[in-house]
Amino acid sequence: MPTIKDVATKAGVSIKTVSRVINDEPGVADSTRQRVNDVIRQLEYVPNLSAQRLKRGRSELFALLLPRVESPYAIKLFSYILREAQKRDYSVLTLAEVNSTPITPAQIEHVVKTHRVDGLIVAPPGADNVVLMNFLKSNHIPYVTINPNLLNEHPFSVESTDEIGANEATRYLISLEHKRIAHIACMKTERFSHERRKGYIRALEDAAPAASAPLIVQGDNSIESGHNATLELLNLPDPPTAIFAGNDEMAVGVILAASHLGLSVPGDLSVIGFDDTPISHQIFPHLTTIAQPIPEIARVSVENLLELIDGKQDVPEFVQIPTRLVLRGSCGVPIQN
Amino acid sequence: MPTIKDVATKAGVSIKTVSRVINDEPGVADSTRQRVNDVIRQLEYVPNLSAQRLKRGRSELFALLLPRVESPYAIKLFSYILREAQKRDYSVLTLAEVNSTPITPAQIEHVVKTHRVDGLIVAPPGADNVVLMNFLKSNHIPYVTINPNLLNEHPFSVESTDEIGANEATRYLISLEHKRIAHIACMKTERFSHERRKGYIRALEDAAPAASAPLIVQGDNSIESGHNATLELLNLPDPPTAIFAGNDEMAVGVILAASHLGLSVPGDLSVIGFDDTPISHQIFPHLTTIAQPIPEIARVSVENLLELIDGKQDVPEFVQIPTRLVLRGSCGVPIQN
DNA sequence: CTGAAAGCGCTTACAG
DNA sequence: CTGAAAGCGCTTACAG
Repeated sequence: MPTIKDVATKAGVSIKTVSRVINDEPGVADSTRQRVNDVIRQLEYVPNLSAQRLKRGRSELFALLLPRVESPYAIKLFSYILREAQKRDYSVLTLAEVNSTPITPAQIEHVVKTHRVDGLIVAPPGADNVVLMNFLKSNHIPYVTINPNLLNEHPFSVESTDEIGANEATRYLISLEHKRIAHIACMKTERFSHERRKGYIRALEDAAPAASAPLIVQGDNSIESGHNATLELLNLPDPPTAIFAGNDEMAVGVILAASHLGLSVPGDLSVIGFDDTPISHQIFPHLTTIAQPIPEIARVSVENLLELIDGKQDVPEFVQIPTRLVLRGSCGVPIQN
Repeated sequence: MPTIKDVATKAGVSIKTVSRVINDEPGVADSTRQRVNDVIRQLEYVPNLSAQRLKRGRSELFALLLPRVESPYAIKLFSYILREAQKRDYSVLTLAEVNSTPITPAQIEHVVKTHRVDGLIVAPPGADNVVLMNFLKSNHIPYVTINPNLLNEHPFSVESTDEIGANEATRYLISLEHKRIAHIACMKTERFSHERRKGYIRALEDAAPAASAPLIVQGDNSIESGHNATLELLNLPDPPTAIFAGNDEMAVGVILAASHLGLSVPGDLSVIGFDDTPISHQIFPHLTTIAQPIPEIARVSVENLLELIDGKQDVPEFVQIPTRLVLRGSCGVPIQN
């Protein structure tokens, strides 16, 4: 493997000049820069990361705390964060729960110290762990949280627009001329549940009297709870013609319940989910849903963290990123109006 | 952050002695070793990885090539490999397809050179890419493959016992006194499909005449194909009372089809899957299935790769790791016998 | 615009 | 059993 010395010798310059070229520093004549770059290409020279890191006194490594990696949301977030980090020559140390063995703050503290991570990106449930957050704050370790449940607790966070997304989902059902639209709510422990519920209620209130009053059943995010909530809803004297499920799993439960009752989706019942997880295009009909802006969340989180690590002062404290309505096959015009 | 020098000074020894203690090298008096360890604990000293790597001329980094990270199999494999690597102070550079954008051999070549990975762990489809494999071989880069489709092409591979697992699944159905047992086969492009089919056929043949002849429908691994294959099977003049699906997704399709036909699982039809993916306990009834030994596959792959990197000569070339029958709620005694 | 020197924190031979 | 010296491949001040 060629080193910076080999490049310097062959280009007839000092290693410092090569270093300037590598790091895009100013103060190198264009002709010199070009010559050095040619040699770099010719020798297929790549700087030794370990040497750079040692000298810079930085690990160029950040930790990523994820919930159960089995969750599709976590996985997608993970892959995009990985990709964004790689673009910027950063490594990612992923700490994720496997088989619901939770990671303790003490473990994280140990990893942070051992690997000298420059910072952290923290997704729930880590972002809601007060002990952990206090450790990070008191040690002045830069970190960015993603969709935290605890608000105003974190200096820097990146969020998706759950309220607006839910509002858009509901307005879409209204635009199809559904009047009676139910909502199956996610677990109350998650802040996004409230946001989604609020967006749903706001849409109905704005559309009144074209849409009837809110009709909400509490779910627990699982397929089964979506299934049971649907049976309950469809047994009402005046059943809904459309259901906005708080997440895709419960929306799948809606489809399964409809199928058990001999109802067709979207013929007899329209369903819309939230999250755009893989299950949304594994089920039949494919699920119309609200997509989380995961690629953008990943990009902004990484960018902001690296700026914090660089000591920049103008890092935005609170970023909201818009969700997106994804039209598939689970919504239609109501049969009875 | 304390350095090796601080420890040496405080313990009254040379830095070389501290280095010996850190690396568990022989030739240090027990009393010295103890004293140094005490100081290490006291100062909370942790060796600087970048310095170690620079000096050792190793990145202590291996690359992991995964298929679509959206697949639950890939995710689980990923988390366990991560964990095993961490135990051994190795970092993992994960290269995974996102949204089915395939990784090209050229990209991998670039990453291998840029990051100077010490080796690779390659899961399909990378393991079946001849161009990539040739690049690794001709550059003498150590690598281990997991469940490759191409056999005898790889110096070192780790596999699960698909044939034996399928055989166990089928024998379990036979033990419940099912006579007519069908199989929905996975895509023919995957070698494991043939292994699972073989295991199924062997079980029926060994049990004859208690079990009838093989009855196989080709699927394509999707829920939908499992669904369609089931409709086909249950329309036969002498329909099966049990179905062994080649994977969990198709087994879910079996359950959905049964539900559409008004049949209960396992009352009217028993179903067994393969892989033990998350979907197997999201569906009702929960799926009896064959679990892939992912934790062990991860451990052995990492162990073998690190031994190859260390230049050890006795690394096993071909490791098979047993699958496990997981009993849940989708199998029962046949209603008509 | 360019470079010589020093040193980041370790480990690798080598000597005793 | 222990240590002094050299150096891995870079970057950080500093000088010109």
